[in-house]
Amino acid sequence: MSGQRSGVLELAVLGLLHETPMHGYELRKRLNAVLGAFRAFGYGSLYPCLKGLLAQGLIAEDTIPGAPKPLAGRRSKIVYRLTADGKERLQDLLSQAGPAAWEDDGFGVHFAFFGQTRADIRLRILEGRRSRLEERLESFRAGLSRTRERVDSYTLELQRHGLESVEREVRWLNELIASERQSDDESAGRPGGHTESGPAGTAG
Amino acid sequence: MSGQRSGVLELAVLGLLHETPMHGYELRKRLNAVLGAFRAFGYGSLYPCLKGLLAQGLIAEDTIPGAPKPLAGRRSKIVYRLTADGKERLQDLLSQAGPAAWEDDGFGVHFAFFGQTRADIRLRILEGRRSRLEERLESFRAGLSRTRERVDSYTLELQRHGLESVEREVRWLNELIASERQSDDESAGRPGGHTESGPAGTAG
DNA sequence: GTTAGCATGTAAGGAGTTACATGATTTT
DNA sequence: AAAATCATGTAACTCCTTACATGCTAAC
Repeated sequence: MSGQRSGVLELAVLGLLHETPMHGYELRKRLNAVLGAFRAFGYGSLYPCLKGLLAQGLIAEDTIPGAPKPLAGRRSKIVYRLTADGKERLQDLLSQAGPAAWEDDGFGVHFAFFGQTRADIRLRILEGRRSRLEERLESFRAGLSRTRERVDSYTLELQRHGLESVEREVRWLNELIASERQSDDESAGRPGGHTESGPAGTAG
Repeated sequence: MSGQRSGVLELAVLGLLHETPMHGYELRKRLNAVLGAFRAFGYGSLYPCLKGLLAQGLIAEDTIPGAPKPLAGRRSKIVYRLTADGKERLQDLLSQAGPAAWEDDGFGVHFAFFGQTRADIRLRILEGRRSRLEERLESFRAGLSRTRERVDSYTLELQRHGLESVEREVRWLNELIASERQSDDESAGRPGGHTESGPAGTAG
């Protein structure tokens, strides 16, 4: 009824507010800077979402009453920050290594906040996504093999390009997975197991 | 209220049924074969859509009453086909060279049915999409230039990969546009101007 | 002094999704 | 005779979109 708006937006907002408090307008820009390549959100999506998060007590607002001072940058009105419950919820969302984390919707956001995610979860998400894409490749090639069906050349070209895109993402994931495994090995046996290394090779 | 369900699905269904009549199950498979790289649809989306198209008179159903014969392939029950109104609507949708045709949602489907689309519309859609992507690249790079904001390495890696994906699609579009222009030149002055050449270079 | 960007919202609704329900037919 | 695949649907719901409404502040 009321809560559990577990969409991409909620996670993205919680994740960004965990880095630093912000007001709506700023948030939206950061949002579209981070996820810009995949999806864009308007105010009509953001503000209702903030409202919902407030109602759930996951974020709180600090209204700046006067503050007509153009200090560093320039900010005004309502600054949102994560509450303790919000932090808990964020960690909860980032610990889920399920379909929500590796389907087309969701993978981007989850990946963006891998810095906040446990190393084993990161690996499972990357592998989950790779499996998902490989399934897609298989049913794709299966479809191409029964090409008795006369396909027009544009449809074919679209499929070819789509196929290449997916293959490319698989290669990318392979590199990331290898890099994650290496980090795991290097830090094997150390306390916590909470490796904070980040992706190694930008060797594309 | 009733009509104008102008989503991706409607166009895809009309486009596929224009090629040949089919029943729902078959339609769904073709749908996910053609658009599989971008989006997948379930029966819960397809059947309501078919219902809506029926109500609008854009498609009609031919029920196969008995037909317990396992003829070539194997088919049964309700076969949908395009009506005259449906063909008109399809042509209408395919003639729109607006945002709906080049935004992330929509471009794939429109491209898939370029075979049914006028050459000038094709070009305008390809160029529209390219502009859209180039805008995205610009605001992207603008975002990267103010990288005083400490970004964690995963966010950065995501952006890098996203950027490369977009750049890759732009190069693809460039090739397609060049190829379209060449076809236009070759067929200049001929009647109709309804070039049916398809994309030339698979030189990737 | 007017455009452009900052800043916050709401109301209505669209486009599909999820989960469920059912049964026939083919393969193993 | 069990499992897989073919085949058709519905009810409830969700997440987000579109269009609108408002006012303040900085830059030109």
